[in-house]
Amino acid sequence: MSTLLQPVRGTHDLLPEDTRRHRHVEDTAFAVARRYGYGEVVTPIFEFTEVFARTLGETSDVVTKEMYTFTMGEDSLTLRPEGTAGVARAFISNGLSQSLPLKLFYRGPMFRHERPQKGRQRQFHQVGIEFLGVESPLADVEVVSMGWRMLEALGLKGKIQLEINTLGDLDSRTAYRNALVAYLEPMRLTLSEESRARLDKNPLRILDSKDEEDRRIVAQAPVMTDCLTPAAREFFDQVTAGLTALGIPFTVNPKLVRGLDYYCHTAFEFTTDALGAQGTVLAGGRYDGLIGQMGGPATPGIGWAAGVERLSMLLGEAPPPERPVALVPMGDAMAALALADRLRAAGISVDMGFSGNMKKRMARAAKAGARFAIILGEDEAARGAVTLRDLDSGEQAEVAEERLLGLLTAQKSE
RNA sequence: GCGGGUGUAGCUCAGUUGGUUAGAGCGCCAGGUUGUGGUCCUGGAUGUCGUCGGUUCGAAUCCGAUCACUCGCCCCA
Repeated sequence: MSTLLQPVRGTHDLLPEDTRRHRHVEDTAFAVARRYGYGEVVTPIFEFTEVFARTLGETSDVVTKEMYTFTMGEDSLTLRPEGTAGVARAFISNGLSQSLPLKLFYRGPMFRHERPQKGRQRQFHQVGIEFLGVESPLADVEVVSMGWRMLEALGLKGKIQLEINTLGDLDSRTAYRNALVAYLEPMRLTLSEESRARLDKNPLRILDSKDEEDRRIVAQAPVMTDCLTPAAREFFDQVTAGLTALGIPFTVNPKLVRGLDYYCHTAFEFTTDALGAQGTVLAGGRYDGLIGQMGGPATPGIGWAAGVERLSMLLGEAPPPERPVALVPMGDAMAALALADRLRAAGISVDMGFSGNMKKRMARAAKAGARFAIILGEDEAARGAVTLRDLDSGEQAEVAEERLLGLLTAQKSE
């Protein structure tokens, strides 16, 4: 196939069969979010590069090698690699600190220049939420439990585990970072190459290294929970107690860290083992420092994002679309189109072919999944009637045209 | 960015030690039935064998490059 006719690497077309699952995931997520009082926000899919570079962390992988950045005139712009930075920017731009607390839901495409794999694309879609302005750990409980309820609503409860950890407050993090470096430094040469680099730049990330030797070393390392300030410990205890009170199963994973710099306190991940190397399906955490750091009023926040493609892959089948009624005109096709027009105006989904003999049209009706076929023949037309055929049972009967709409409407509401 | 695997019809795949017009199933189209679908029967169409180059009398088959997909690493949704 010519290069021109191929989609760009890591991008995919979503055909109707795909969008059915895709929309089901998005719509379910939003329906659940609405029950928690969220409104939808739509921010641009590109921002000034600074918006991402400053907030995600200059050393994060996303910023250093995964951004789609381009220049227009003087401006450096970047296709959004994730949603939180843009929402935070919109919060500041629109002066929304007047409306706190604020609950925002978003959905849409994200872009990361990574090597594609199963469950990883260069353009992918996320649904996500941000809850701004509440410092209480109860906000964390609500946000995490909402993620769980959403996965439950998608029927994925049995395929997913929740892991949770705390990154503590600033003091806890500094203390822990020092303790960790002090422990690892003497073993620097036994660490993997990547981890040696991380030791200087972002030692916390060594914790979730997949290198076997690293894992052995890390197994004995000090854990975050040892270094928590009393306040940070109390915060985390309330979060876990809250989840327990709501009956949400989770495991505390002290090795869980997040790749982006803006997280503090609660970090969590919903994972599955059904997607190969890409186990994370929904993840997030608290980011109290983010908005202040971007130049806005100091505002606490917590949120999560979920990968729509990954969730779609876990989904068995999306709910089937509404079954249409098929119109099969034998003679006057325009009269049939007019009838279709009246039925559609009444809210009935009508499929009508424009060519072919009766056999072809009936086959088309069956393929469209139609429940009924309305056959418009000359004989019936003369009597002001149509033939209504039940395509499931094969039974058919002549029906006066004025009774048709009533019958179909009654059927539909069954 | 690094390493492994794979590219043949719309889809899933066969194709022998290199040998004429490259196959199957499903799907699609047509007919059996010009007013009756889902079953059945009959017939039909469809390929730059991913692309470019090389070896050879001859390449889907061997070699090289390239592109894409895929699995893993890194990292993440």
